[in-house]
Amino acid sequence: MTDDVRVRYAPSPTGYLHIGNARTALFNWLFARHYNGTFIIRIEDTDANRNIANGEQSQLENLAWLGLDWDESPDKGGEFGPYRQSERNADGIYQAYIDDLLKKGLAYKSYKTSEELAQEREAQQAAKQAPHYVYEYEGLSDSQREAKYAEFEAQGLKPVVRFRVPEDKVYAWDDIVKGHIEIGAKEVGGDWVIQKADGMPTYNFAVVVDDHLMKITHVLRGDDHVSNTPKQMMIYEALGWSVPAFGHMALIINAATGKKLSKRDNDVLQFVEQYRELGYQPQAMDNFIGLLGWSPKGEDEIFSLDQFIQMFDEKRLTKANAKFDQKKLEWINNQWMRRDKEKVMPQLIQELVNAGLITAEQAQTQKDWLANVIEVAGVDGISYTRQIVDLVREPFFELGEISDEMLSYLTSEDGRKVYQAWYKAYQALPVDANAEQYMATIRSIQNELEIKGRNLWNPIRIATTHQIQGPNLPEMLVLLDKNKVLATMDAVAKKYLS
RNA sequence: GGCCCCAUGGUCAAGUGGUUAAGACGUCGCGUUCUCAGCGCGGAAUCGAGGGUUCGACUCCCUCUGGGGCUACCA
Repeated sequence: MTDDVRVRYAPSPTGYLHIGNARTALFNWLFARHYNGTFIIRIEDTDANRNIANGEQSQLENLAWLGLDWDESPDKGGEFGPYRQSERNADGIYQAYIDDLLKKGLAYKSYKTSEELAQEREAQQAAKQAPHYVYEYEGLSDSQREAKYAEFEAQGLKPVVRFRVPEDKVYAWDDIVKGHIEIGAKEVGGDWVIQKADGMPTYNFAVVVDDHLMKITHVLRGDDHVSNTPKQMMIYEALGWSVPAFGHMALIINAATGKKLSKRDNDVLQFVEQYRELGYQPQAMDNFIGLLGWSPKGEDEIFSLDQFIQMFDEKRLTKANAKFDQKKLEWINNQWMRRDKEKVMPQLIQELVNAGLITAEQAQTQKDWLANVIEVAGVDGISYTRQIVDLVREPFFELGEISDEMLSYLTSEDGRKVYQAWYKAYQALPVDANAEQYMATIRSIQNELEIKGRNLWNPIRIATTHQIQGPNLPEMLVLLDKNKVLATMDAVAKKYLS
């Protein structure tokens, strides 16, 4: 496995980068990088109806965001291009092989309409048979079949090309993750379409032609492709090509439904882009995804891409499906944000701009103060950057309402005494007092009035911040503007204590 | 229905015949503390079930059960 490893990630641009696809991409990339191989991106856009406008660009962009790079692709080119199947089709690449199969009698043109096919299928189901394509030229000679073609063409029918499945064969391979698998040819459901009526090759055909032409050595893909493998092996065989190694990775499961994570599941955020917008770090996404269906040797959980490359071992891929655990992702992201705090701080500040708490200019001029606010507000407890907004909003940018519960602390006998003492002491403190000084002041009030605990702290906390709970009060006081705090306290007194 | 795959705590999982069955997330409890966050400590699984094989099975075999995938002129 040391020389000339060539693997590919082959998305179809029918949507944005999905977690499941990202994982396929990541593992292929790790495989390539670990073995000093080549990582190729090929766009499988043979279904014109399903392609979306900037699907391809978005996929590549998000892949790059995740820190993956590639050696051959539509945008970078390469020795085996083009790397878009639509272009390869336009170049006649698939047609040549289809003609070859047609000529050898290994494939044939079929003119059945979708109505006929549906009827066929229904009848089989009614008879409790497995849906199975019925070959329509049974017993006919080549020339008789050609005559039929002409007849259908005259009716204006468009053919598809079907591969003549050798039903007596059994296809077997040693799967990189699952071990030995064999599937009988008769299980694929009969002769299947390799070229659609619009002239495009189907996935199972194009993939073989491209993987062969691009000299792909290892195909790592989702479990959902297991049943495609015999179809593809038939094509390799018919064309006289050798088969690459296959590895079918377990699927990522939606924890709520228990089913394969699908683009249509709206209860889970599952596009890389969505996490990116919330402020998840790419390293965290890689870290989390890299641990879904794969495990390292030791006990650590936090890894960089470089470490993953180093440790990668395809033998440690899990066979069982894995549920998508959002909580763990959040924890991993928290770990990465704390680890890369310097790098994340600008993103955190930007969140405040986006939320309208500060202007872009303030983000620059008050950078240091903002960093302190973010730190004191408890950035170490958040899961993604967007969450910082609600943490800092009060009391640093807005003041909340004073609830009845708060009021009871404030207006109690002790509360009033504490307020008086605190107000006086606070006023006397220097503008640039530090946290220790605030702490010492509060302690001395405690000694003086013999009031402690919540009855001591809550009146002060509430009068200065309108909050009953929050970060360490002395540290907050350091960051709050003294005049504003005095004004806040005055207003509180006027409204509730007079 | 058919074919294929899978099965260790709520979740991710280590473990490849003899282990006190790792670790992490989450959760619960305790501590630190005015509170929140953080941090520290601690609790909770006998390995889906039943049969074998073996001196001995979570580890091997069989059956069952459960879960998943596929079954398109989608990829």
